[in-house]
Amino acid sequence: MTAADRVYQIIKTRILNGQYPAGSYVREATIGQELELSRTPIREALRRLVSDGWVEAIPHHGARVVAWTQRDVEEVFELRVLLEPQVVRRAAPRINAECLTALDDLAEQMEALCESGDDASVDEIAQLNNRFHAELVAAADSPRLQRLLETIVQIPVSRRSFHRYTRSELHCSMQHHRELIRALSLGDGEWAASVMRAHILAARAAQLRPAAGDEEAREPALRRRLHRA
Amino acid sequence: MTAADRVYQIIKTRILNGQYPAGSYVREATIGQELELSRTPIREALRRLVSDGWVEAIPHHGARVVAWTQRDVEEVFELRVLLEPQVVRRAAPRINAECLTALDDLAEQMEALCESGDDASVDEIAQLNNRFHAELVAAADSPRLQRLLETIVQIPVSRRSFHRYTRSELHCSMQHHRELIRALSLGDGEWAASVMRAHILAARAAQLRPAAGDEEAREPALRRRLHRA
DNA sequence: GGACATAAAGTTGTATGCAATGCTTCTCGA
DNA sequence: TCGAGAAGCATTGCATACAACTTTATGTCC
Repeated sequence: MTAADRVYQIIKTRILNGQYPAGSYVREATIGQELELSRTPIREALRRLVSDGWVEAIPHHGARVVAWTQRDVEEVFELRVLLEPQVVRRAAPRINAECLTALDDLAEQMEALCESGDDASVDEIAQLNNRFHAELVAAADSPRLQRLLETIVQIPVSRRSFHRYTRSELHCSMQHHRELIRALSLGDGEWAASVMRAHILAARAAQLRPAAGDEEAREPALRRRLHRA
Repeated sequence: MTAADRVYQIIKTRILNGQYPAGSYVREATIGQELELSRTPIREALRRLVSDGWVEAIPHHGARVVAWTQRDVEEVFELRVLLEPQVVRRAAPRINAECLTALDDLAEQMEALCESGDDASVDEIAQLNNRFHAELVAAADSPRLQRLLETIVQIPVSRRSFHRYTRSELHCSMQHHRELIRALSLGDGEWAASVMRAHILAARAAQLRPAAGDEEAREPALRRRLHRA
């Protein structure tokens, strides 16, 4: 792993943490001396982040962390509604027993955490959910589809999404997982695709709904970022 | 425009021309001394080409021009069948008269060239067709959708595709354009999306069809696979 | 007081040199 | 003759220095 790779990861993490807030500039020299590296690997990392859509390059002015608008979020969901069902449509005839078992395990763990319902569990559920989707993408066996999804499903959106679910919505989401597994185990791609479509549209509804008041207190910056239009 | 931008364009063009054949290595130093530039801007251009999927980076071995397999082509069409209809679905309620006029002009020019039917015309039709699709993408007004399509619809595939059309298929394609314009002018997104889906599937069929009969001798197994669907 | 011009500072863009890494080839030994 | 190891070579990875460009601030002139 090269230095540029590490820098790429570090900057990405910092953007997610809010350490580099949306709209702020990421200076090559600043990070360079902080990480004790020259500007060269930082430049390369920033270029990758630009092409991945995390920051935007302003000519002769630096790399600015992109600010997500409501419209951006809607755009992403519009594309996910198309692409994620395609993932399971492809996965259905290709998936093997081993993968199905893994999905089953993940679903079970998520359901268990869903019962407790505290805030730490929600974060853990989000992680497991990411692994669930990653398993599906792997089963779809389409490098381009995988790359497209990685490009658009940026974690700033999906990460906090579970916190916006009501209890019943969370339950519904768990049901989707189970139904997906059933459809996939029967090799029924269209069934699976329909469930996935509902799954994404449910996430979209929760995401686009105005947040509860506590969200504002807990993470005002993020909320503003998401709601700015 | 920076030197790196120019190098990016130059290399891309050369890949399209076949000047850099698939599987060959693009050396930083070689291009550098040829264009009388240092390796730095060439490096940057190559990185962008890697992230755009034109070349692949082999660690410590250089940048290799990607070789397209039949499977890659199928993957791309599978995604285009999803994304391109979405373009016109979005465009339908957003398109304005000016854009419709432009589309009409393009369609007319293509039809005129279609009549002559010689080989030079086919190239010209391909160019006009690209502009036609570009107009639609612009009307869709979705930067992410645009970027996704630019990423996957790489010219190596779409460029020669018209040469594979029979005369009647070419005529069919022109009909699609007209029908698209009608649907869009009425604001009927689903109609437009259906036409576009047929348009892409027709292109796919022509593309995946064995070229001139030599394909059969060369790779009979492949042909069977292609005709199964 | 305002506007324009000039200069200075800060940032990215490029060149060059050196270090590190992986592969190939040649040689030596069994 | 075959295999293993070491050396050399080619290439990328990184650091540093310099150039070009843009913005901003300040001073002067109207």
